Amino acid sequence: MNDRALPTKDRLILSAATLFRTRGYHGVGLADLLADAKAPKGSLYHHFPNGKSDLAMAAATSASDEMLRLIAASFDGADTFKDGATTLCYKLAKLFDITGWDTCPIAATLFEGPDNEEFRAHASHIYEGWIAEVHDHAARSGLSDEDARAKSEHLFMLIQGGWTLARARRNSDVIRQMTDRL
Amino acid sequence: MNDRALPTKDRLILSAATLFRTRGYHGVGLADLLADAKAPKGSLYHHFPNGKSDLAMAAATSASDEMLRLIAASFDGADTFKDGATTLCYKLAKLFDITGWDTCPIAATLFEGPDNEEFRAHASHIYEGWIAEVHDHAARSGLSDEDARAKSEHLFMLIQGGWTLARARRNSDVIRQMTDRL
Amino acid sequence: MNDRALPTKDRLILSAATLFRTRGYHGVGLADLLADAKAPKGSLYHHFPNGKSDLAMAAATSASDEMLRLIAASFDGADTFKDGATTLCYKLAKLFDITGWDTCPIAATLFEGPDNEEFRAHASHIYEGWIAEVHDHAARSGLSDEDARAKSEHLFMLIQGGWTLARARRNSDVIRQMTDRL
Amino acid sequence: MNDRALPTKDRLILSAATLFRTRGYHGVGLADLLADAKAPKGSLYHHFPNGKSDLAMAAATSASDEMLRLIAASFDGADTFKDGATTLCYKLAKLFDITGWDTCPIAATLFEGPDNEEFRAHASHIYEGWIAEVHDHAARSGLSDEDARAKSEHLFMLIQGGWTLARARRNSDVIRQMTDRL
DNA sequence: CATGAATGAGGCTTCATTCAT
DNA sequence: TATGAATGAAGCCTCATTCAT
Repeated sequence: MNDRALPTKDRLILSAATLFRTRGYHGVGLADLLADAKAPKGSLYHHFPNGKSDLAMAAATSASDEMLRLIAASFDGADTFKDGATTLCYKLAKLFDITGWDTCPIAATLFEGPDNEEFRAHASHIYEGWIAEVHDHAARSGLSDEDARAKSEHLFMLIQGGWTLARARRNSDVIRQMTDRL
Repeated sequence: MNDRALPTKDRLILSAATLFRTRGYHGVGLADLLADAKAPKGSLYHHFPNGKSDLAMAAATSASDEMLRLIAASFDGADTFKDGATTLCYKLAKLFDITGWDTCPIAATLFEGPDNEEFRAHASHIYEGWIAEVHDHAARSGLSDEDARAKSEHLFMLIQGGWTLARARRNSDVIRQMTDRL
Repeated sequence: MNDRALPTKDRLILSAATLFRTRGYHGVGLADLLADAKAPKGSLYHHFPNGKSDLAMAAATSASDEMLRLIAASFDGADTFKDGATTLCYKLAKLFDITGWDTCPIAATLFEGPDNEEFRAHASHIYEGWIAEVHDHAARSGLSDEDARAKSEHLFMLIQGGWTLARARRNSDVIRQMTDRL
Repeated sequence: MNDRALPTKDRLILSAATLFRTRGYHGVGLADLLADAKAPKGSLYHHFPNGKSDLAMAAATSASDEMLRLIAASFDGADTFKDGATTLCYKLAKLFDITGWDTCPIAATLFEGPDNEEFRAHASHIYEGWIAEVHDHAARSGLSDEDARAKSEHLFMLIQGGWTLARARRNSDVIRQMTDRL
């Protein structure tokens, strides 16, 4: 599934990001992971001493980076906050349709598994990073700090809810339409 | 954990609803479940022939019923849609604080496990039921059908996103504040 | 699968004879048995107080009766021992082809399961019954007692071996040809 | 039961060959198997990825090898086919008496369990191997190819039937006497 | 730096049986 | 006489991890 040209460690992270997003932390076994990454059996603990949980942390970071790039790409050329938000939602809907990115990859990866404070803190850090990124774009487009904060949180919640509803419906329309309500 | 006076089947459903919500479908083993429900080992497959998945379906229905009661109780005495929505969010936030109801119980129960079409369809049915219930209250309070539909979906998504963000933050404030943005 | 007109007890025996022959004593669960016999769940222990093993004994007896009828029908109109034996083998081969009667029903039913002396004794009793039946026909056709005894045992062993080889080959020819070697 | 000096994998195969022969595929649980082989719980699936069925295949092969050695040893020093066959039967009868080798190990191991085409094919391959081995010895002793084929199949069937009858009777005499009838 | 053999705890499910009615 | 709810032992298998190399 993964490009064999990438180093083993990167292949593992990529496979983990994909599989955890799709089936959840507990739904993915190390055997699946190693097979998908075409990684030798023993190499996981070489690159990730704490095993599955280390890999999940790295996969979440990787997925978050992709989301941050998506946010930046959406807002960079936008005139207004709403335009940027709309572009972002369209991009997310497209991902939903094409790759079956049908849940928040962070929630699927970190909000399962052992009731881990480390996981929760990492998820929190990532989510605040998304909100902050949107907030910055909102502020740059002229919104007051308070308004920017409210709007960025609002967008975050809509996206999370949109993912859930689109998944249940097997239909991404709700993601495209949701900025009407901003 | 459960009242031993209830019949075994109900104890199983109650325990399942609680545990699945907290740790996710795959995060809960049958041993945990049976111990929590104080149910004998062999009784699970007597009451739920298809085992864990049958129980998950029943637990999701049970959790949904509680949510529907919560919605009804919130909107019944409310003058406006916004009042009802605000009351609902306060009740949810309280649940979050008290019982650690830290995710959507439906998502935690049904959006894991084998990529089960039966699960997805049940989740969809339940979610549309919530939205329909809110929609009816909105319509009754005077909103146009179109407006009622938009607002009920909007509220649904905010609640889903609010649960996620509150969980990450270990703080339910965002749930209480989110009707400011309706 | 079974005629619902028969009494429950007979339906159970018939289903057991069929299923045990096909899949072996341990390969058949009581659930399969009750489903195939369309018998109510609790009725097995009513008719067979010792449960599965009682049923297996009855099923073996039933299968043996059918075999005895087959032997009688084959030898009754035969002029010589060899003619009778040949007819019997052709009948058995036909059963093999049609019903998939691919093993000795007695061995499949009684030579599995708990290392039960009662089972072994019943199997022995049944096998000696088959041999005695053939022996009587052989004696009636003029063979000396000693010769009749040798030939009937010989035929018994060939049939057992023929069943096994035919099953492995998925081909009943070896059963039809084996009286050439008597 | 097994020599602890052997590697784990070999101990598993040896235990499996013994237990399956005695109690049949379904009659042996993995717990029995692991205890008898003094093997750690997790090691079975390391050596036999498909679990019990892989182990059964290996055990059948191992049992077959022993049978082939027995055939070779019996016919190698024999002057005539009948002498070789008689020696083989005496050896088998002795095994029956000493080790309780009371059934065809191949049938007990492979003709149970899920109606597995892979099992049936392996059993067929093994049986044809036995017949071919006897056939070669028969041909070498001067028999025509056709006669050698008939006699080797005949011996195979007698042995199968002899095992069954000796088991029912708890007496191996019939195995010793059966070459009188070749 | 990298590997894959080895491990034992725990996974879900099916089993034959008992019991109250 | 006849039923089906209830049970706990045992079934096979997958798990994440450790270890020797």
